[in-house]
Amino acid sequence: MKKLNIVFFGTPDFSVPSLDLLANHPAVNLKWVVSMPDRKAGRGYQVKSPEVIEYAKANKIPFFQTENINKEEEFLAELKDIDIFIVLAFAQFLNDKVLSIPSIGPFNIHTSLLPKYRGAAPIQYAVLNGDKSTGVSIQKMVKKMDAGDLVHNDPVVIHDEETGGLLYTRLKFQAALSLSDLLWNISEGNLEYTQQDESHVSFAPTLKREDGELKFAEKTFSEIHNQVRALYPWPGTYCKLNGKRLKVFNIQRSSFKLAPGNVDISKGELLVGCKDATIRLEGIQLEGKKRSSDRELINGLKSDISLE
RNA sequence: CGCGGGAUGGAGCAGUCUGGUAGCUCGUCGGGCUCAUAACCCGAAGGUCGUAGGUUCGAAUCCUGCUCCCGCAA
Repeated sequence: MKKLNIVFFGTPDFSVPSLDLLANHPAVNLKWVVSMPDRKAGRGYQVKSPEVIEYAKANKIPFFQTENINKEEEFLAELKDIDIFIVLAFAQFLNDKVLSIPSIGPFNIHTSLLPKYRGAAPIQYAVLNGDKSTGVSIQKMVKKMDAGDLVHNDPVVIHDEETGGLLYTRLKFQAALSLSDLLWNISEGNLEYTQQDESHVSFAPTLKREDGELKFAEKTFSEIHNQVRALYPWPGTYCKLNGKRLKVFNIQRSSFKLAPGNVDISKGELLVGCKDATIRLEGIQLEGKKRSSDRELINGLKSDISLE
């Protein structure tokens, strides 16, 4: 069997299982790993490599880091006899010239069932909208973002209390499994292309920090609940307590009755009224403090508080 | 040398600016009451105030070094 010459484009931990699969696949000749440059990150600004680069170093795979792959003419000129690009969470656009390099094609692994949720945050949007299922799609990349022909689909169920973080982890592994299936199909010559139905397109734009702001008085319990679990652990949801940021990790429906926007801590629980119910903010973290339960926080608080 | 918060009995905090017998809300233990949506009432135990040194008649509190924890931002 002729081995497929592959270049992998990715960046964070999400890309690693798929990279691991490629690195160990008998039908694959992994030529390069391409990723973003090292970044200063964390407390004290320690320099940190993308997880994918950590993996490449540990496994002695050739790697290349750049801010913009489209401008790296020297490097691109070296990519001869490449059959396939695999792009997963790379965080850069590839232009036509780059996309035309691989002989079989550039393939992108996307974590929703396209054409639904094109864009950067499909996982969070699926949970945010209360969807019962989502999936992994693999598309042959075209210049237009996430609009290429589909070559593979794997549906995945979303559980009722599932957080964005857990779904992220599950899809991280599903992506690798789907990639494995794709590789088999390619090596057996069973690749089928399906056009996306443009009438069913929806978008999942990059999340901003403000998307995590909780507006209790304006939202229903299930809207708040979906927001909290979808954006956990990133970018997180928050409100303001006594003027300080209060991160909210976990909420419950309370049997107490409060008017929308009203707050009460006299029961030892941090309660706030939303549009159609009363919410207990059970798992929280005040700015500069450790994560704790609402009881622990309230034990150290005076009775006069404000929450918005 | 990116910015910032913190280390006080088992937990979460106040007290530090303006040095002078260590306090609050819980939990725990003992007793009482009985249903009041963390149930309520009475009582008790439990702290060398992160660590090393300095200033002082006297330091949780002022000064200096060290260790550890956490948030933001990317």
